[in-house]
Amino acid sequence: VAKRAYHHGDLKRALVDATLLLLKTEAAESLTLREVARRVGVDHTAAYRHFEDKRALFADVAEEGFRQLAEDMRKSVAKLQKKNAQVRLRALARAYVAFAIAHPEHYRVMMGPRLNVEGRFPGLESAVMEAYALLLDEVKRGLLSKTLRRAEKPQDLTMSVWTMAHGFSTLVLLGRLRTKSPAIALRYFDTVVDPLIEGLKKTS
Amino acid sequence: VAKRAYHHGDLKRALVDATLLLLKTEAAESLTLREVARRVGVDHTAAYRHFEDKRALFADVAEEGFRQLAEDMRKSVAKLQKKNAQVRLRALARAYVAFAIAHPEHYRVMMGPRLNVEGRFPGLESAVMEAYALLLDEVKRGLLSKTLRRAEKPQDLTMSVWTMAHGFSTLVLLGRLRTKSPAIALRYFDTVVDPLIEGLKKTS
DNA sequence: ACCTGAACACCGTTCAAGT
DNA sequence: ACCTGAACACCGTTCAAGT
Repeated sequence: VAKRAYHHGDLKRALVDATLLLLKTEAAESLTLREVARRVGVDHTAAYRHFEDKRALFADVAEEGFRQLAEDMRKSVAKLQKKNAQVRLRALARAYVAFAIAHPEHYRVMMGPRLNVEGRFPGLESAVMEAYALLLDEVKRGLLSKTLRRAEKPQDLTMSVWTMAHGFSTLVLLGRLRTKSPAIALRYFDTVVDPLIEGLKKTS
Repeated sequence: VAKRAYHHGDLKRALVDATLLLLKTEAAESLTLREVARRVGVDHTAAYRHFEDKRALFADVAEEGFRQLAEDMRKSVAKLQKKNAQVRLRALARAYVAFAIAHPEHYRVMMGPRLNVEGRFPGLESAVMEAYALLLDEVKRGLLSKTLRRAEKPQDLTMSVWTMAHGFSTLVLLGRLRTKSPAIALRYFDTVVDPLIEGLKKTS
């Protein structure tokens, strides 16, 4: 029943789903195209009917990750409408880190090297921008309401926050943190971003 | 002549050097043990006499990278003895980013996943700590001289700076920056760290 | 249109054998 | 002690062939 579906145009979807499932228990680096196909119950060469190569499959998986990430970030500030920009930016960054910690191998695929070259995967790029834009909009609002320090471009402050969230996430995934567990690391993130949040305030 | 040396105990060194050389032109992910051995002119299985596995070779390469990084960082503040902690921390962070941009594939190996598990490579750990300690010492000095804002632990502020430098480096390597070249990205780093440096200042 | 099978050119790792 | 050769169990990718 399910098998026949793959013959009706769902194989692409099935391959992406199988990859997402495998990433819950397997390291991104050791995940093979052949194993994904095996899991779906199809010859591994069938994947080439739907993806140009292994990287194209991973790009789709990464894109899905950024869409989920953006969704998580959106939810994190939904109840903070009345709060100021610093509070909201902190919440967005925390949601970012929380996603990376909750889905470490998926995050690794999202940050996989050379997924971004030559603008090969525009869908992925737009998904990245969707998440990035949430930070950017918040910065813009903060600049307009004069709660954030002046900046030449809103992108500058946005990059500071994004860099911090991304940097912290990867350090946790690399095990380069003396916390007892990734869950505890998330709480520690509040301490680590604190000086940045402070520095985003209007000075004068 | 050179070949005979490998039979006299230098093969380990030769394999590390060949890897470093290859990383100047080749992507870290596609670098194979067999290719390194080929370059040295030795059967690839000979490497197992000196390294438990491929990861152990990469760990040595990564260790060497962190030692170089620490050296670069040290040099960057050597002429800034009289400057305050913010200036010196900014210089250290900039040296960090400069290293990553100058040696992108080497940096990728240094940040390779699972090099750190179970404290398998203590030499690598100590090299990482050597670089980390440069930031930590600077923070400690800044706290003593009351030029930095109070913190529960000096490690907290250190992590903020390290996270920013590491995060920015990886974003550049991933191509997730709209700069025209990596070299330009280094200049942009000053803008991105700025709010953090500001937030490190003593508030009251 | 979509999938299979065989084949190609690779990998990392192991192990008996050579010097 | 140190290195080689053959072998094992895999990869990603291609292409002719099947339905």
